[in-house]
Amino acid sequence: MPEGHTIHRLAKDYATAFAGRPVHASSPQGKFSDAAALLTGTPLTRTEAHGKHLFLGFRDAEWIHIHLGLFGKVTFGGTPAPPPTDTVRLRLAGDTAYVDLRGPTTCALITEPEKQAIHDRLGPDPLRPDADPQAAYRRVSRSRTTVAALLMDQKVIAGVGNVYRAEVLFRHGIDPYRPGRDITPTEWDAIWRDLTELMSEGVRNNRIDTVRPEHTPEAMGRPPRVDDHGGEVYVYRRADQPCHLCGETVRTAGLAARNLFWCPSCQRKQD
DNA sequence: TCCTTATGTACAA
DNA sequence: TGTACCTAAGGAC
Repeated sequence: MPEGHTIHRLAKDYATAFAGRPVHASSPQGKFSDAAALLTGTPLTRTEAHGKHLFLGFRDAEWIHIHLGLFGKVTFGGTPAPPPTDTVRLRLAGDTAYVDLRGPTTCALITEPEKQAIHDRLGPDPLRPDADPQAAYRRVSRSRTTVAALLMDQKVIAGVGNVYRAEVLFRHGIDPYRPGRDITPTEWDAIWRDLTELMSEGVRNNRIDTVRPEHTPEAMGRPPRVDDHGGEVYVYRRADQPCHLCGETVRTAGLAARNLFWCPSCQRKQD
């Protein structure tokens, strides 16, 4: 399940499994059959991620554009590949590996200009070396919108999802309802650097861990614990449970159709 | 077996 | 703001 770290990891994994070698492409589910037929037998030449968008490059200027949405899943396996289930939107198969894509919001063949248009409407991605954090701050610092909503706005910053949003605000003690224009340059620098580090670790481990070493259950003398989404976190999906640091009850509320989580004691109005 | 939920986004009203 | 879309897992019956 996908925030930006998942997509960057997938870009690497697709490249490792297939890059430079011809692939067999198919769409058992049917919606990508025409494009799959067009690509079969051509090599995957490169892969790229920007925020939650994945691009698989074929030939000179053709790309498969994938967006997993909320439900999309990718599974890799070795050969021989088992028969695909009928929900597989796209299977790529090579000499040594196959990969199945299910449930994406987007899986489409696009041109280089179409790909560029997607980059153009996305904000900077903390996982991309070309990212400019100040471009994001210019939008944040001019906005009356809450910082929690801004962090989820892909035009402002690309790749942050509901988990990193909740966790990075907790780690910096920032009230999620503070308006963007109240976030100081210093705070934004710290948030950006932290996201870069957390998400890079997310790419390496293929999961989201945000708890600092000194706050792990082991360090705090508590029983070991992994949250049910697969990583260790402070507040995400911990509504009505005690804050790991102060014991206050973690709160939840709807914000822009998503669930927000925060500790009202650790995350105060200012600073 | 049904219902809810989920790390997302786009579009209509 | 609400709704539609894509899938699968877990819990309530």
